[in-house]
Amino acid sequence: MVEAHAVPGPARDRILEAAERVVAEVGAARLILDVVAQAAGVSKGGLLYHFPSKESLLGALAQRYVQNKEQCIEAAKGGFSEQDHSRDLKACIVGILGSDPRSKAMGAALLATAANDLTLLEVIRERLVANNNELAESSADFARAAIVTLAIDGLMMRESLRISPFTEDQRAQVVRELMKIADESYR
Amino acid sequence: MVEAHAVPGPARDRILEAAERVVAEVGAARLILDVVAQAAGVSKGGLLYHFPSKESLLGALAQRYVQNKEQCIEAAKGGFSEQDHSRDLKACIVGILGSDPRSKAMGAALLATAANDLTLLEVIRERLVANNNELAESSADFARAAIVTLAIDGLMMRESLRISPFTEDQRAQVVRELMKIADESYR
DNA sequence: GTCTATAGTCCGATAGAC
DNA sequence: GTCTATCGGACTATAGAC
Repeated sequence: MVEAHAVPGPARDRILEAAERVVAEVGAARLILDVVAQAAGVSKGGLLYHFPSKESLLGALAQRYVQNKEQCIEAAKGGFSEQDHSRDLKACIVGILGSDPRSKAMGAALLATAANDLTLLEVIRERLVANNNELAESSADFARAAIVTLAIDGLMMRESLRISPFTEDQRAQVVRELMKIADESYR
Repeated sequence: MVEAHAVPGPARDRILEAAERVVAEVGAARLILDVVAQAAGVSKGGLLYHFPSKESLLGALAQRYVQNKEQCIEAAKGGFSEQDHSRDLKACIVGILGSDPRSKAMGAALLATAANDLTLLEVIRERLVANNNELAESSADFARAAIVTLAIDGLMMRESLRISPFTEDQRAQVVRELMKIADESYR
């Protein structure tokens, strides 16, 4: 069970944090507002003051997840030379595929949420379009670069859903090969 | 609105068909049993005789979708020579990425369903493992072949969710390049 | 502005008649 | 195998305390 934590801090953050714990435990479909409120140490009404509906709470969680991923990508850029033309693409590989298990558990829940939330999808779509435009003008071989991003998405999805068939060794091979294709697409 | 259709046939099939229409219209999250029952021309109780819970109804829809996809892949094999070592991989590209818009609308709903249904995920996982074993022993370059399957998944997901950033032309480039990588991985 | 308590409403699920 | 009636849980709304 998810226990109430007498943590301090703004109620909004406590609620978000509690919701994350609940979602990680039972999934987005079985998330119950009463449970979240209790875990966050607020009343249900208090929760609904900050998030006027269940959907808006899940939406906020999803936003948080996306922001976190973007930070991971930014951080990963530091690992590559500024001269490396395929640096951004490689940072995506490392940043997205290197995330912790906790984050992946959340991924499944948010996939389920996103699939029914047009607003959220639009945010993600805009991000993808921007990313794609960059690729289209910077890469020498657009199609290869695009395939790298698609494969990243595919692998992330499989791992979020825990249906990836790869052995540890196979996964390492795949990541190595992705790096290679990333390089190929910039010369 | 989804209208009641006085179609004949077993109630179970009528319900499934009605549920598909409803899901295509409002999404899995907003599917209401009463609405499905009315559209299928049965009472809610009648519906719940065939599918004892909402989850089981959505699960049945998902199964149907997966079977349909497998048939598409089988059918696509006919388009390639039996001598072509990468025939199966290419059939996946054509079979999965060539599906009609109706089927894609369903994809989003079922992604949302699958993310919360461990039983269903297990079925899909077994399928992926079998597929992966085939790839591992047949392909000359396992990693490349795996990346093709990952990219297919990634593109299918994006298109199901309607967040794909590609222009028509870019998409065609990507598919062509996938075919090329499929060939590369078998020599 | 932030939160509690309570009341309202919707909808999935069950029980039992036919 | 299907229907009607009803229950009960969970989301939402509102009035008002601090």
